[in-house]
Amino acid sequence: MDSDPAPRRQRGRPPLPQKKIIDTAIQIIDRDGADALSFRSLANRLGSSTATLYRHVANKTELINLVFDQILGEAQLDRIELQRLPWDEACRRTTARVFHALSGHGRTAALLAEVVPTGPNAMAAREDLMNVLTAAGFEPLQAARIVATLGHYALGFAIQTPTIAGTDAAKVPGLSQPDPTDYPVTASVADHLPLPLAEEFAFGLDLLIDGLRKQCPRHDP
Amino acid sequence: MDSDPAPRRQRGRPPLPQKKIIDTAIQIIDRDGADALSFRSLANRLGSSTATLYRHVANKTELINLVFDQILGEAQLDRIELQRLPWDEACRRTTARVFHALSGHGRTAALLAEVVPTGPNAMAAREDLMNVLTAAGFEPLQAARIVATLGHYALGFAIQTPTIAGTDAAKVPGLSQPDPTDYPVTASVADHLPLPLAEEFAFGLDLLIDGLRKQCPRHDP
DNA sequence: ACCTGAACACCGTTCAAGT
DNA sequence: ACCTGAACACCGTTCAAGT
Repeated sequence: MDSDPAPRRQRGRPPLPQKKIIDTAIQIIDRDGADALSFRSLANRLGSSTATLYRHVANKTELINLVFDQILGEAQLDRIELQRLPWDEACRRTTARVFHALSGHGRTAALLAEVVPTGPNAMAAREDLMNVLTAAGFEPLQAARIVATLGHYALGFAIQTPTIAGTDAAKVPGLSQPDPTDYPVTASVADHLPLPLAEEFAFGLDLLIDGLRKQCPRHDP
Repeated sequence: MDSDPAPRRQRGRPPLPQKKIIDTAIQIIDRDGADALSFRSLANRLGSSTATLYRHVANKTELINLVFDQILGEAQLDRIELQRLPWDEACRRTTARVFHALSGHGRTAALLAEVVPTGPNAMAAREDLMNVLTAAGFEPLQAARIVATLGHYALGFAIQTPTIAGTDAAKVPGLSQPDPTDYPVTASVADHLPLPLAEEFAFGLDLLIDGLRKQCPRHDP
């Protein structure tokens, strides 16, 4: 009867699509941290081997770029919604979403210093924001500068996100208990140090956006 | 005659002071890049062994912290000169010096994401800047926030400094030759991309400082 | 044609064994 | 008491050998 119960061979693409590789990579990062992501751990979780992975991903740099662009995709604001916002709010929200998306996924950002994002989601995000800015009167080159600076700002802060957000204050004795003789001013606010990175990020971002408003050609002083 | 020409045994400290370890580490970084710094390469260049290094440095994190603080020391402005400057110039120059010192030493910054600087030079720099800010009328906690944000700003950008500064434009084809159909605005300025990171850094820093001026209690609108 | 165990040249870190 | 070769448990990456 059941002479051929075996599933028919999938003759299409190999059963290891890039999307699944990337999703699994992000799972590993979310569960065990960015440092736990290796070709071995990834192959293991996929039930494959490292050598096979190299048939689908050129090397670790490409893997990280793919992961990064996927996370950027999650962070994306809807394009139409974006264009409805005032340009300064569009910049502020986009930058904040990128930072929080990266911070949210363990220390993914730590993997991609030195990478210039060129994945489809990165390209789209840049183009969208530049559209908003040129529509607001900025020159294209100035718009590019603004977008690049905000991107480096978000990524730079995300890279510095500590692994375990809650327990860091206790782990930095030199900063939490500075010698009041040597460092009186620091000591006077030591109870509050280190300040939450997300708070510093927002503080600096508001300063940046505020400064940009004055540079807008249609700025009314 | 020369019955005892051998140099007298140095009975003092072992001939491997921490300063020499740090200096050699920085030499390796400057010559071969931050990725070339390992306990093996360091031991090799010192004519020692990895196990011996561990008797002088607890682990790689501590090594990086020591290297970082040394570089920070090179970047330090003279304290007296600092106090003579207007507070906004003091902030701007200090931040810029930290960024350029880190960028100048290969990709040292890449090694120290997630590190909260607590070395003596880091502590001194924080204290000095906070003094300048409180003297200018800022509340101590606000001063701490400003210093922390500027520190993360400098470090975040330094981390993203590309390895070989000059040759990167050619290496990012996705950005230098974006599809004009998909990304028309990006394409219109593609000749200028990617913008030099140092330029973006200065652009953003000016925005930050400018924004801070409005927050100064003694600000005249 | 596709897959993979095993290898290569590296890491950070530790420890038994040397002097 | 101080030093160190060798080891351990990892990396990214490649390749000969399997089916």
